[in-house]
Amino acid sequence: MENITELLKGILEGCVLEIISRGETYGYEITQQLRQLGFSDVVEGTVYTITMRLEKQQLVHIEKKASTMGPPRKFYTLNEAGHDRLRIFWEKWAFVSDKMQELQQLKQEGSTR
Amino acid sequence: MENITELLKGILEGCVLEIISRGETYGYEITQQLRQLGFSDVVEGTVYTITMRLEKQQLVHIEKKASTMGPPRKFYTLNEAGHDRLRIFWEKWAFVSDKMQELQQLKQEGSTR
DNA sequence: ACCAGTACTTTGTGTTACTATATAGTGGTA
DNA sequence: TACCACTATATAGTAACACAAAGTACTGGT
Repeated sequence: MENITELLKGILEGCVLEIISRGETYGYEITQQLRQLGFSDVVEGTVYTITMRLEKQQLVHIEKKASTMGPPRKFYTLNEAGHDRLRIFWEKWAFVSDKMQELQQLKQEGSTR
Repeated sequence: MENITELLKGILEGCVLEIISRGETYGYEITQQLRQLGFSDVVEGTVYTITMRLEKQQLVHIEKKASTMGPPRKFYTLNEAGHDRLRIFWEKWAFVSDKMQELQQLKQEGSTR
Protein backbone atom coordinates (compact mmCIF):
# COMPACT_ATOMS: atom_id res chain seq x y z
CA MET A 1 0.00 0.00 0.00
CA GLU A 2 1.49 3.28 -1.11
CA ASN A 3 1.22 6.84 0.15
CA ILE A 4 -0.73 6.30 3.34
CA THR A 5 1.41 8.92 5.07
CA GLU A 6 -1.43 11.22 6.04
CA LEU A 7 -3.49 8.35 7.36
CA LEU A 8 -0.59 7.31 9.58
CA LYS A 9 -0.49 10.66 11.34
CA GLY A 10 -1.16 9.98 14.98
CA ILE A 11 -1.47 6.23 14.66
CA LEU A 12 2.20 5.50 14.08
CA GLU A 13 3.01 6.90 17.52
CA GLY A 14 0.34 4.61 18.94
CA CYS A 15 1.88 1.65 17.16
CA VAL A 16 5.29 2.43 18.60
CA LEU A 17 3.83 2.70 22.10
CA GLU A 18 2.06 -0.64 21.61
CA ILE A 19 5.22 -2.36 20.36
CA ILE A 20 7.25 -1.03 23.28
CA SER A 21 4.54 -2.17 25.71
CA ARG A 22 5.14 -5.79 24.64
CA GLY A 23 8.62 -5.68 26.10
CA GLU A 24 11.92 -3.84 26.09
CA THR A 25 12.94 -2.94 22.55
CA TYR A 26 14.94 -0.39 20.56
CA GLY A 27 14.45 1.90 17.60
CA TYR A 28 15.88 -0.25 14.85
CA GLU A 29 13.88 -3.26 15.98
CA ILE A 30 10.68 -1.20 16.26
CA THR A 31 11.20 -0.08 12.66
CA GLN A 32 11.55 -3.68 11.52
CA GLN A 33 8.42 -4.71 13.39
CA LEU A 34 6.39 -1.90 11.82
CA ARG A 35 7.61 -2.93 8.38
CA GLN A 36 6.76 -6.53 9.13
CA LEU A 37 3.28 -5.50 10.24
CA GLY A 38 2.70 -4.06 6.79
CA PHE A 39 3.82 -0.46 7.08
CA SER A 40 6.65 -1.34 4.74
CA ASP A 41 7.74 2.18 3.88
CA VAL A 42 8.49 3.22 7.45
CA VAL A 43 12.15 4.16 7.81
CA GLU A 44 14.42 4.58 10.82
CA GLY A 45 14.27 8.37 10.78
CA THR A 46 10.52 8.33 11.23
CA VAL A 47 10.69 6.00 14.20
CA TYR A 48 13.47 7.97 15.80
CA THR A 49 11.50 11.20 15.66
CA ILE A 50 8.73 9.32 17.46
CA THR A 51 10.94 7.76 20.12
CA MET A 52 12.59 11.15 20.70
CA ARG A 53 9.12 12.60 21.22
CA LEU A 54 8.25 9.84 23.69
CA GLU A 55 11.47 10.61 25.56
CA LYS A 56 10.74 14.33 25.72
CA GLN A 57 7.22 13.66 26.96
CA GLN A 58 8.67 11.26 29.53
CA LEU A 59 6.54 8.28 28.54
CA VAL A 60 9.44 5.82 28.39
CA HIS A 61 12.29 4.47 30.48
CA ILE A 62 15.63 4.22 28.67
CA GLU A 63 18.48 1.79 29.10
CA LYS A 64 21.56 1.69 26.91
CA LYS A 65 23.08 -1.71 26.28
CA ALA A 66 26.01 -2.92 24.18
CA SER A 67 25.39 -5.08 21.14
CA THR A 68 27.61 -7.55 19.31
CA MET A 69 25.84 -6.65 16.05
CA GLY A 70 26.77 -2.95 15.91
CA PRO A 71 26.66 0.19 18.03
CA PRO A 72 25.00 0.18 21.47
CA ARG A 73 21.21 -0.04 21.52
CA LYS A 74 18.84 2.27 23.34
CA PHE A 75 16.21 0.03 24.91
CA TYR A 76 12.83 1.51 25.72
CA THR A 77 10.17 0.43 28.19
CA LEU A 78 6.90 2.20 28.94
CA ASN A 79 6.54 3.90 32.29
CA GLU A 80 3.16 4.53 33.91
CA ALA A 81 2.54 7.68 31.87
CA GLY A 82 3.39 5.70 28.75
CA HIS A 83 0.87 2.99 29.58
CA ASP A 84 -1.75 5.67 30.20
CA ARG A 85 -1.02 7.28 26.88
CA LEU A 86 -1.25 3.90 25.13
CA ARG A 87 -4.62 3.17 26.73
CA ILE A 88 -5.91 6.57 25.67
CA PHE A 89 -4.61 5.97 22.15
CA TRP A 90 -6.59 2.75 21.81
CA GLU A 91 -9.70 4.51 23.13
CA LYS A 92 -9.30 7.26 20.54
CA TRP A 93 -8.64 4.70 17.84
CA ALA A 94 -11.77 2.75 18.79
CA PHE A 95 -13.82 5.93 18.64
CA VAL A 96 -12.56 7.03 15.23
CA SER A 97 -12.69 3.50 13.89
CA ASP A 98 -16.32 3.13 14.98
CA LYS A 99 -17.32 6.40 13.38
CA MET A 100 -15.64 5.44 10.13
CA GLN A 101 -17.48 2.13 10.14
CA GLU A 102 -20.76 3.99 10.65
CA LEU A 103 -19.98 6.22 7.71
CA GLN A 104 -19.10 3.25 5.55
CA GLN A 105 -22.26 1.38 6.52
CA LEU A 106 -24.37 4.39 5.54
CA LYS A 107 -22.52 4.22 2.23
CA GLN A 108 -23.63 0.63 1.65
CA GLU A 109 -27.22 1.37 2.70
CA GLY A 110 -27.20 4.31 0.31
CA SER A 111 -26.03 2.21 -2.60
CA THR A 112 -28.95 -0.23 -2.25
CA ARG A 113 -31.48 2.52 -2.82
CA MET B 1 -14.00 12.35 22.52
CA GLU B 2 -11.39 15.05 22.87
CA ASN B 3 -8.16 15.85 21.07
CA ILE B 4 -8.31 13.34 18.26
CA THR B 5 -6.89 15.94 15.88
CA GLU B 6 -3.84 13.96 14.85
CA LEU B 7 -5.88 10.82 14.29
CA LEU B 8 -8.18 12.78 11.97
CA LYS B 9 -5.34 13.75 9.67
CA GLY B 10 -6.09 12.25 6.32
CA ILE B 11 -9.40 10.70 7.28
CA LEU B 12 -11.38 13.93 7.52
CA GLU B 13 -10.80 14.61 3.84
CA GLY B 14 -12.06 11.09 3.13
CA CYS B 15 -15.16 11.75 5.22
CA VAL B 16 -15.89 14.92 3.27
CA LEU B 17 -15.50 13.08 -0.03
CA GLU B 18 -17.84 10.35 1.23
CA ILE B 19 -20.47 12.86 2.36
CA ILE B 20 -20.35 14.69 -0.96
CA SER B 21 -20.66 11.39 -2.81
CA ARG B 22 -24.08 10.84 -1.21
CA GLY B 23 -25.45 13.83 -3.08
CA GLU B 24 -25.01 17.51 -3.76
CA THR B 25 -24.15 19.38 -0.56
CA TYR B 26 -22.31 22.45 0.69
CA GLY B 27 -19.68 23.32 3.27
CA TYR B 28 -21.86 24.33 6.14
CA GLU B 29 -24.02 21.24 5.80
CA ILE B 30 -20.97 18.98 5.55
CA THR B 31 -19.72 20.46 8.82
CA GLN B 32 -23.04 19.70 10.51
CA GLN B 33 -23.02 16.14 9.21
CA LEU B 34 -19.50 15.55 10.49
CA ARG B 35 -20.51 16.89 13.89
CA GLN B 36 -23.59 14.72 13.89
CA LEU B 37 -21.46 11.69 13.02
CA GLY B 38 -19.51 12.25 16.22
CA PHE B 39 -16.65 14.51 15.21
CA SER B 40 -18.26 17.19 17.31
CA ASP B 41 -15.33 19.58 17.44
CA VAL B 42 -15.08 20.05 13.69
CA VAL B 43 -15.70 23.68 12.73
CA GLU B 44 -16.49 25.40 9.46
CA GLY B 45 -12.94 26.62 8.89
CA THR B 46 -11.62 23.07 8.89
CA VAL B 47 -14.15 21.91 6.34
CA TYR B 48 -13.58 24.91 4.09
CA THR B 49 -9.85 24.23 3.92
CA ILE B 50 -10.73 20.71 2.82
CA THR B 51 -13.31 21.74 0.21
CA MET B 52 -10.87 24.35 -1.12
CA ARG B 53 -8.29 21.57 -1.48
CA LEU B 54 -10.78 19.38 -3.32
CA GLU B 55 -11.50 22.29 -5.66
CA LYS B 56 -7.82 22.90 -6.38
CA GLN B 57 -7.27 19.21 -7.05
CA GLN B 58 -10.32 19.27 -9.32
CA LEU B 59 -12.14 16.44 -7.59
CA VAL B 60 -15.48 18.25 -7.37
CA HIS B 61 -18.00 20.06 -9.51
CA ILE B 62 -19.27 23.35 -8.07
CA GLU B 63 -22.62 25.04 -8.41
CA LYS B 64 -23.60 28.23 -6.61
CA LYS B 65 -27.23 28.53 -5.59
CA ALA B 66 -29.17 31.16 -3.68
CA SER B 67 -30.56 30.33 -0.25
CA THR B 68 -33.47 31.80 1.67
CA MET B 69 -31.62 31.03 4.91
CA GLY B 70 -28.60 33.23 4.32
CA PRO B 71 -25.87 33.90 1.74
CA PRO B 72 -25.64 31.79 -1.44
CA ARG B 73 -24.43 28.22 -1.03
CA LYS B 74 -21.65 26.50 -2.93
CA PHE B 75 -22.90 23.04 -3.78
CA TYR B 76 -20.39 20.30 -4.42
CA THR B 77 -20.68 17.05 -6.34
CA LEU B 78 -17.90 14.54 -7.00
CA ASN B 79 -16.61 14.24 -10.53
CA GLU B 80 -14.95 11.06 -11.80
CA ALA B 81 -11.57 11.97 -10.30
CA GLY B 82 -13.36 12.59 -7.00
CA HIS B 83 -15.00 9.18 -7.05
CA ASP B 84 -11.63 7.59 -7.82
CA ARG B 85 -10.04 9.42 -4.93
CA LEU B 86 -12.83 8.31 -2.62
CA ARG B 87 -12.45 4.67 -3.66
CA ILE B 88 -8.70 4.87 -3.06
CA PHE B 89 -9.34 6.46 0.34
CA TRP B 90 -11.51 3.55 1.45
CA GLU B 91 -8.89 1.09 0.22
CA LYS B 92 -6.21 2.86 2.24
CA TRP B 93 -8.50 3.02 5.25
CA ALA B 94 -9.25 -0.70 5.01
CA PHE B 95 -5.52 -1.44 4.84
CA VAL B 96 -4.61 0.68 7.85
CA SER B 97 -7.65 -0.46 9.79
CA ASP B 98 -6.76 -4.13 9.21
CA LYS B 99 -3.19 -3.62 10.32
CA MET B 100 -4.34 -1.85 13.48
CA GLN B 101 -6.68 -4.72 14.26
CA GLU B 102 -3.80 -7.17 13.82
CA LEU B 103 -1.71 -5.15 16.22
CA GLN B 104 -4.51 -5.02 18.76
CA GLN B 105 -5.15 -8.76 18.51
CA LEU B 106 -1.50 -9.47 19.21
CA LYS B 107 -1.98 -7.27 22.25
CA GLN B 108 -4.81 -9.42 23.57
CA GLU B 109 -2.95 -12.67 22.87
CA GLY B 110 0.00 -11.21 24.74
CA SER B 111 -2.05 -10.31 27.79
CA THR B 112 -3.32 -13.89 28.24
CA ARG B 113 0.18 -15.21 28.76
C1' DA C 1 40.71 -1.33 2.24
C1' DC C 2 36.06 -1.77 1.25
C1' DC C 3 31.30 -2.81 1.90
C1' DA C 4 26.94 -4.55 3.92
C1' DG C 5 24.31 -4.73 7.89
C1' DT C 6 23.21 -2.83 12.30
C1' DA C 7 22.06 1.25 15.07
C1' DC C 8 21.32 6.12 16.36
C1' DT C 9 20.71 11.18 15.25
C1' DT C 10 19.64 15.69 13.13
C1' DT C 11 17.84 19.12 9.85
C1' DG C 12 14.54 20.48 6.89
C1' DT C 13 10.08 19.80 4.20
C1' DG C 14 5.18 19.06 3.02
C1' DT C 15 0.68 18.00 4.46
C1' DT C 16 -2.88 18.41 7.43
C1' DA C 17 -6.39 19.88 11.00
C1' DC C 18 -7.15 23.74 13.70
C1' DT C 19 -7.51 28.74 15.55
C1' DA C 20 -9.02 33.06 14.97
C1' DT C 21 -11.04 36.36 12.49
C1' DA C 22 -13.57 38.69 8.81
C1' DT C 23 -17.45 39.24 5.69
C1' DA C 24 -22.34 38.87 4.45
C1' DG C 25 -27.30 37.55 4.10
C1' DT C 26 -31.86 36.51 6.69
C1' DG C 27 -35.18 36.73 10.41
C1' DG C 28 -36.62 37.82 14.94
C1' DT C 29 -37.10 40.99 18.72
C1' DA C 30 -36.64 44.73 21.93
C1' DT D 1 -33.87 51.54 14.39
C1' DA D 2 -30.37 48.57 16.62
C1' DC D 3 -29.10 44.25 17.98
C1' DC D 4 -28.55 39.38 17.88
C1' DA D 5 -28.72 34.54 16.35
C1' DC D 6 -28.29 31.63 12.64
C1' DT D 7 -26.73 30.62 8.16
C1' DA D 8 -22.78 30.60 4.96
C1' DT D 9 -18.14 31.36 2.84
C1' DA D 10 -13.28 32.66 3.19
C1' DT D 11 -8.37 33.41 4.71
C1' DA D 12 -4.01 33.95 7.32
C1' DG D 13 -1.32 31.88 10.63
C1' DT D 14 -0.02 27.85 13.84
C1' DA D 15 1.17 23.25 15.66
C1' DA D 16 1.83 18.55 15.02
C1' DC D 17 3.18 14.89 12.53
C1' DA D 18 5.36 11.56 9.09
C1' DC D 19 8.98 11.65 6.00
C1' DA D 20 13.38 12.62 3.16
C1' DA D 21 18.06 13.01 3.26
C1' DA D 22 22.21 12.92 5.16
C1' DG D 23 25.59 11.89 8.60
C1' DT D 24 28.04 9.12 12.38
C1' DA D 25 29.56 4.79 14.35
C1' DC D 26 30.28 -0.21 15.31
C1' DT D 27 30.80 -5.18 13.61
C1' DG D 28 32.00 -8.82 10.38
C1' DG D 29 33.13 -10.62 5.87
C1' DT D 30 35.74 -10.50 1.49
